[in-house]
Amino acid sequence: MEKSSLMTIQGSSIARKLGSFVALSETELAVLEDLHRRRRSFFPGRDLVLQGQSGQSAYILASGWVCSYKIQRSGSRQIVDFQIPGDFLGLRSILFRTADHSAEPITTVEASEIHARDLLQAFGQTPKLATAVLWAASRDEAMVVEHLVNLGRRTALERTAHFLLELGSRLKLVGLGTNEGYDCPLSQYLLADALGLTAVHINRVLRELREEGLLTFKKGRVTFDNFDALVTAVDFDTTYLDQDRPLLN
Amino acid sequence: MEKSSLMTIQGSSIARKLGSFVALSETELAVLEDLHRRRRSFFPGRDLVLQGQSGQSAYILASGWVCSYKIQRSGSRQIVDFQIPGDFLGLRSILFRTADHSAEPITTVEASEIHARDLLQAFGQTPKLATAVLWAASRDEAMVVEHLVNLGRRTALERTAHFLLELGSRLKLVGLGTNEGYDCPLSQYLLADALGLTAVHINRVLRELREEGLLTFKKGRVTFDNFDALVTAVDFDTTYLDQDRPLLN
DNA sequence: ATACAAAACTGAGCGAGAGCAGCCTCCGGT
DNA sequence: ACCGGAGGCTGCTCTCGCTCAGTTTTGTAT
Repeated sequence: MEKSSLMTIQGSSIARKLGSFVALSETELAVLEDLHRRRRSFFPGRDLVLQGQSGQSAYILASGWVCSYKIQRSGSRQIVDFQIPGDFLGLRSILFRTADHSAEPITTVEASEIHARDLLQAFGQTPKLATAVLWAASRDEAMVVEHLVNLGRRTALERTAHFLLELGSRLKLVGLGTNEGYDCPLSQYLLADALGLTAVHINRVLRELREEGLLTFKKGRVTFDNFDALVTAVDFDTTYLDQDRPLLN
Repeated sequence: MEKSSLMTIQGSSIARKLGSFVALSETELAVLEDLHRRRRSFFPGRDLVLQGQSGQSAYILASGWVCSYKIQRSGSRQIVDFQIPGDFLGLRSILFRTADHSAEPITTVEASEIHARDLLQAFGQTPKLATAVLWAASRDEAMVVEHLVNLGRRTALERTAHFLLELGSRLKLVGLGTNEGYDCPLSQYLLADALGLTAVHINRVLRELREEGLLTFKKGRVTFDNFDALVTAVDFDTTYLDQDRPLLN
């Protein structure tokens, strides 16, 4: 029963997310709800989406964490983003013939599987939904862009702090975090692959952040020791996340 | 007359681009054509889109080059992408309340201005167009993702070569380049801001690429001296660009 | 021809982060 | 109670790319 209530909360979470941009009618909500038909569970080690494969599905995450990454022939890996409950995942892999990235569960994951056919048909029925999904995709792109700035123009310390702040903001939106901190199942290896650093160096950076009294990452929990100082220290600007006022009715 | 024929070519270039994913009917093409009403010229130094401003327009580029960038409070700048003829530009700035990035012309630019209202209305008329634009946005995101991998997991040399190869592929698609090379109006400073390096270091990297007999970038022209060696040297994979087979009719 | 600015290029020194090698700690399985 | 493995942590060395401080070249206006 705890699980089913969670599922309801998350089911509405995606609707709330999309609805915050485009006011959705009952018909559209029903279409959206219908997409949630195929609920599935996934476990760490078995990828949800596989780079280079075709005929992949997309998912809407109900619970758990997923990471999307690209792997190179050399073996090195770049994590593009982590998906948290309420997030879309693998949208590009159904629009494109071949998936250009992989996605793997970090924790146990509950997600609704979405087939390309269903989604594209839904767009035909309610164009507003298409606009809403376009908006959601743009928001994702905005996050990738910020991640890009992170890698291109910030030091390891700023980069790490900025990233953990962003995760905090996103988790707050779905009720999984506060300005105090949040539960975070990421290992230092995962963090390293996301931030373009080595795990060894992430470790030192985390130590420094702790010693500076800015934030503590220990035992699966991120604690903001001085939120305001952190925000100014790394020039954190949430504009790209706060795009939540309906534009269109 | 040379100019008007160019405009026709480019006007159809966006239609071809979108049509390659979703087969567009005459009605849809007409709606798309109608978006091209407001043709405008822009010149270097005056931004097309300004970070932090609201009520911005989007554009479809007919000729010239534009760069999209984010600037930080510290003054350092990260170029997210260059737009070339046929590209969309500033889509996020009309979907979001506030533009999260800036865009400035690198050369003289011809572009069609697109208002949020018109685009969203067009979606209502022809949902297929919405799907096509979603696809185009996803392709853009795929490029940003590849750029992210570039910054996170490649050396300065690989990064530079990969980036110039990607530009080449994109220009080839709109008939502005071949596997021999292409005209490229970018300064070493712009390249540096795109690749998260300093102009000084870009200079050394270009010299090395030249000395290795891989590529030459001189006087506004990129020449691939050994295309195949280059492609294998930097593990260049065009999957994320070659998504051009219609999925939906 | 001359003047000037922007872009291209070079050299010397330095530092952030990588690479390597190894130890510690926690936790689940038998 | 013991074992094994994954994740966390540390020290040392080295290198890639930055910084600073120039000079040279190219293009444009006079």
